[in-house]
This record gives sequence, C-alpha cells and structure tokens, in this order.
Amino acid sequence: MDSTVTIKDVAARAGVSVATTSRVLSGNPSTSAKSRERVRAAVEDLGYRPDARARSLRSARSQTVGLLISDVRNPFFADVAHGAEQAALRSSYVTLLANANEDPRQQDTYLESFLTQRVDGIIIAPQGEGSANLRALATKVPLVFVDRTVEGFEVPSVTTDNAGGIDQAVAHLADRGHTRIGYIGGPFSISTGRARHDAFVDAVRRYGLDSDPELITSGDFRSASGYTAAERLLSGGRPPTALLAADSLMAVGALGTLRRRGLRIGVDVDLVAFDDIEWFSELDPPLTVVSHDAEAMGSTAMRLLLDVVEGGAPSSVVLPARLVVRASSGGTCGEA
Amino acid sequence: MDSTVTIKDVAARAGVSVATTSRVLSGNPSTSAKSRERVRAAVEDLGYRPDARARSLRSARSQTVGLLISDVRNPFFADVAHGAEQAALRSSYVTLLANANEDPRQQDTYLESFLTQRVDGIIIAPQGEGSANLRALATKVPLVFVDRTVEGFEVPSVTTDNAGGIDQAVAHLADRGHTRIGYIGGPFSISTGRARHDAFVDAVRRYGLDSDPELITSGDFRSASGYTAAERLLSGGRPPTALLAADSLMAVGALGTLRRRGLRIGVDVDLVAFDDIEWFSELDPPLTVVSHDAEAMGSTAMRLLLDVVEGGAPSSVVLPARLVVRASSGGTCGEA
DNA sequence: ATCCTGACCGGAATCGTTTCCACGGAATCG
DNA sequence: CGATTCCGTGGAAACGATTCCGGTCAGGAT
Repeated sequence: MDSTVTIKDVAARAGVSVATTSRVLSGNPSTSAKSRERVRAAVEDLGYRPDARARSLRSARSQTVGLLISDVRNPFFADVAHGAEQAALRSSYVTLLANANEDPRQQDTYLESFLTQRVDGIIIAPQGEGSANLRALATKVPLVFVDRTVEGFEVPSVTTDNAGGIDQAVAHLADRGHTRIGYIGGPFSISTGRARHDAFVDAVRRYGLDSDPELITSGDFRSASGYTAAERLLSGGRPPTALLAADSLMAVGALGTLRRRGLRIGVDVDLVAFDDIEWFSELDPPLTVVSHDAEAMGSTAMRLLLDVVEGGAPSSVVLPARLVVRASSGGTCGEA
Repeated sequence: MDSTVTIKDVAARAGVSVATTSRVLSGNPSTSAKSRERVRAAVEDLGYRPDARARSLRSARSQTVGLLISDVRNPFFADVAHGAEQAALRSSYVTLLANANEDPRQQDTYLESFLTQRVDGIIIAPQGEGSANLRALATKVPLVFVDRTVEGFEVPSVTTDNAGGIDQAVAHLADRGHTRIGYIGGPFSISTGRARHDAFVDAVRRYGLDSDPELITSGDFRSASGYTAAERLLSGGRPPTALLAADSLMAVGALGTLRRRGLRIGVDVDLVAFDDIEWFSELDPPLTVVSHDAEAMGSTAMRLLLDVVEGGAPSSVVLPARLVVRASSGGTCGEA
C-alpha cells in the first residue's frame, strides 16, 4: 500500500544526484535545462510527491498554519474559517483547522498540538482570558487574533467595528420609536461580548432611551442561552418592545421564545441580530441584522499572519459593520 | 522567538543518552525508574515539546488524518466534522480539516496536500464521480467515505439509510392526505442525490400517489437551488400541496420561495426537509425533518478509519434516519 | 598556453527523532 | 564457580529532504 518513492529514486531514474534533483524541485536557478527536463520526467513517471515532513524538518518552514476557531458549528466562524483557508491556499500554505468548541481546555489541547506540529503561525479566536498558556505561546510562534482579542496582548488582530454596528442597530430601533430595547449580550469573558455590551449601554444613553438595567441580559453565544435570555426579558413587568441579540445563534434562540409566546416578529416585537447568516434573509419574516463580512475577516487574518511569518509587523485591522434592515424590524420584505 | 529545545538538550540535562530519553518519552518499558524521573524533570524544566515532524519521519506513523468535507458552511457537514474531530482526539490523532467547497478541483488540491503531509488516512465526502485521481488515492492510503459513496469503490463508508428516511417522509405526507408531493432533489452526480431520488420515486409508487414527473426537480444542495426549484414546482399548472427537500440548505431556499409567495407553511403547503439542523425547530413554524445524527456519522467514520489504519478491515455502516414531525406538516408546536 | 570566471554538479552534513545492535553488569541457574 | 539469562543503557544508523562546500569543465581574457 505504501509506495514511498523518495527523492533518491527520482534522482536515480533521472541519472542525476539527489542534490540536483532537490534543486530542480525547489526551483533553484543553477540547474541546466537538461537536468530540469530529466527530473521533471522522472517525477512524472514515478508519481513522486515530496515528503512535507522531511522538507520542513530540514528547512525551518513547515508551510502550515494553525487556525483555532471557537465553534465550527457557528455559521459565522465557519465562514471565517473558509475565508482564511482560501487565503492560505493562495499562498500555498496548508491550514490545520481546529475547533475549540467554546472550551478553554480543548483550546489548550489544540494549541499544544499545533506546537508539536511546528506550525509556522497561528490564528485564534481566543476563549476566555488569555491564560498564561496563551501568553507563553505568543513568544514562541507568530500569532494573530481573529474576531476576538485579549487585553494586553501585542499581537495583530482582525476585529469588527462592534461599537459602530451596535450604534446603527440602536439608532434604527430608536428611529422606529422604541424606547425599551432588550439586549441579549455575550459573555463578558470574551472581548466581543464586552465591546458590544458597552456600545449598547452607550448608545442607549446617547439616544435617550430607557436605560433600565433589567433590559440587559447575557448569554454564551449559543442558541439555548438566547432562548432563556429572551424568556427573562419578556417576562419582566415592563417587557421591551424590541430585542437586540449580540450574535446569530442567540438570535435563533430568541426566535424560538417569540414563537412559543405567540409574539409576531416585526409587529409585536422587533428583532435585530448581530452577524448575518445566509438563511436569515429567508426566514419569515426576514431578519434585520448587523452584517459584517466573515469571509473577509478570515482572509484578512490570514494575510496578517503570513505577513508576520515573513518577518513583517502588520498593524491590526478593524472591519466595518453595516445594518441591513429587513422585515423583522419593519423593513420591506426584499433585501435592503 | 524560536526556542527549539531538542531531545538532545533534554538528554544532556537529565544526564542520560538520547536513546534512553526517547525510550522514556515514548513509554518504552525498558527504562529504570531513575531515568524516568530524571527525564521527566528535565522535560519539565526545559519546556520540551517533541517535534512531530521528526518523530513521524522516523516512525512511519504521523498520527494525523485528513478530513475532506464537501462544504464546511453546510451545518450538516460542520456537525460531521465536529464528531470526527472529537473521535480522533480521543485516540490522540490530529485532524486536518479541509473544505472542498463543493468543487472537485479544490478536492484534488487538498488530497494532494494530504498526501504530501503523509497523513495516516483520509475521510472524504466525495464530489462528483470518483476521478481517476481518487481511485489512485485509494491504493496509497486508507480511505473512508462519509455520507456519500462512489460506485465501485472497495472502501468502508458511513452513510444514512436514505431510502428509509425518504419512505417515512412520504408515508407521513400521504397520511396527511397529500397526493401531489413536490420533490427538490440533489445532484445525480452525488450518491445521496441519487439514493434519495430513487427512494422518492419508489415511495410515491408504493403509496399510490401522483407520479407526475413535473413534481420532481433537482438542485445542488445549496440554498439558491432550493429557491428556484420550489419556484418551478409551484408555478406549474397543478402545483404540489407539499414539498420534500433532499437537504437542509435547499429547504432554506424553499422557505424563501414560500414566504415570497405568501404561502403559509403547514397550512397552504406542507414542507419536510432531509437533515435536521439545530434551528429548524426554532423556526415559525418549526420544520418537520428527516433527522440523522451527523455527529455520530463523523465519529463512526473516524472509528472505521482508525480501524483500517491499525490494519483492520471494518465493514461499512448505515445509520438510521428518523422522521421528526413538527408544525410544518401539521405536527403540534412542541417537539415530536 | 595559462589563468580566471561562472555555471552546474555531487558528496556529505544536517534537521530531530526512533530504533537496531552490542555491551556491561546483576541476578539466576546448573 | 562458570555459564546463562535479563535488564538497562549508549552509540550510531536510519527516515527524506535541503544546503554547504568544493570540484569539474567550458569558454573568454591575457
């Protein structure tokens, strides 16, 4: 089953030395046209495929980067991963995609594994607070944060303009005449959770809306927590007339709550979600969202990382967020 | 930045030979308690992490498997990937997750890359017909198919009981009194597309329903194609009274069509989807689905693959499908 | 004719491990 | 007491590539 044709076999078949073969294979200019041709032919004949492990053992590059995502099953992160992967491919890097599953322990397991695989760099959407672990990592291998950051880390990052996005959403809801907006936030242990929360509080104040602390809840960026948060918000004495969810999965949970309570979205209660997702526009009614480009986020992160790997020192990037108004907050049925 | 502490450093610090150090590290029993202790301490002191590349270069095992999924952004496959990954982790294998993006060219690119990385085995949800490429692969490295298969391949696979699932769905709709069911199928180039189509035709015949060929359409397992297929079905002279979509994304597309046409799901038209997805139960109305366990599918595939890698010859597995009736086809609002 | 230059090449060292082989000494056995 | 096992060990050869270093040879300059 294991053919294992090595560079030695190729060299023998081509009638040149291993050294020359290697030179041809890696595009070293000091090779004659004749050797190039003969090696090329031998590679073809033998179906030779260089061994990436041996190659990267000798030269200090593995042409491999690690991508540690917090939850592959979250469509937003799936898109980020896809964007990053495509960008890596274009620079002929291979991406090791790992799934922390929103669990710091698994995050550590995979970081460990990345290290033993000697990846050239790591992109990570960090869990919780930067463990000592993470801090040690940053001194060992190029690191880039995507979507989330950790305080006090000197690493490049790609994030969304969370404040801008939330501001647009609150402005829109205020425009619609809402004064009591229920907020379903993310965990404070995650930077996006904090940023969006702070932006919400700030926007509510600036637009002169009701800043009742009862209107603020928080979940864990998964749908079940969105469900219970919405439940809590709506069962208060003076329930909100609009809901703003800090991510798509929690919005899905809220959707369930509203349906079960028989509330009509866009009529009885408005709903706006952070993160756009393909099928949010196909729902009945289509959901108003704060949209940001997950794929661009992934590809940008990869670009930054490869910059660092090649010795550069790129600066962080903040991508814009854009409100897309749909029927769940009074828009028309079509796309905005 | 690069610490590069090697086994030599550990050996020196522990005052033993490199050979002994290696033995301790890989749990070789012929080591004294004393060396074990000293090596352990040295590893700790130096923060040593073995180099997976060197290790796997020497021993013929890389402890790495490739997982090639047809579309990471399809929630079904995201779940499969998650299941497989967790199973690999339990056997201390690392998973290289790649995304073919429903594109045979990218599939080839990644297979190539898996090969140069010298993975111990590959799990794949194959695109289109088994290219010569794929066939050559099967002779080189252990292979397992997941979800989909390719005719004439002697490799273990994990699939769903497609026929059983479709049968339950059609039986249920027939029960509800439908005689004209519109079918939104997948591509014939993919085994699941063919299997579900054939099962549908068969079930329609057995339950004595209308077998009008106009009722059968097919898409590409993506939402846009579900949209246009539903559009075509509903604009015929005698439109169907129920829709059965062969996968979740196409069901999402159909959802959009129904909304735009102002048809009430579960009242004017019933809708059933193959594949369950977390948020299908949160929709309004919740969707009736043919549910199969994607995570189990992934972990089973990984189990089969590791079996092959260890020299076994496991047989293929077919996982059951189960109809979950919800309000989109007249069920109650709660879970079935 | 001699020297120099530059293009091309091959031998061998190297990357960080595992593993084969041989060896010393303690324990067991006749 | 000598022979035989057995355990733990270290030296050194792999694994499959890259790359340093020196050498050959052709051709142009002197």
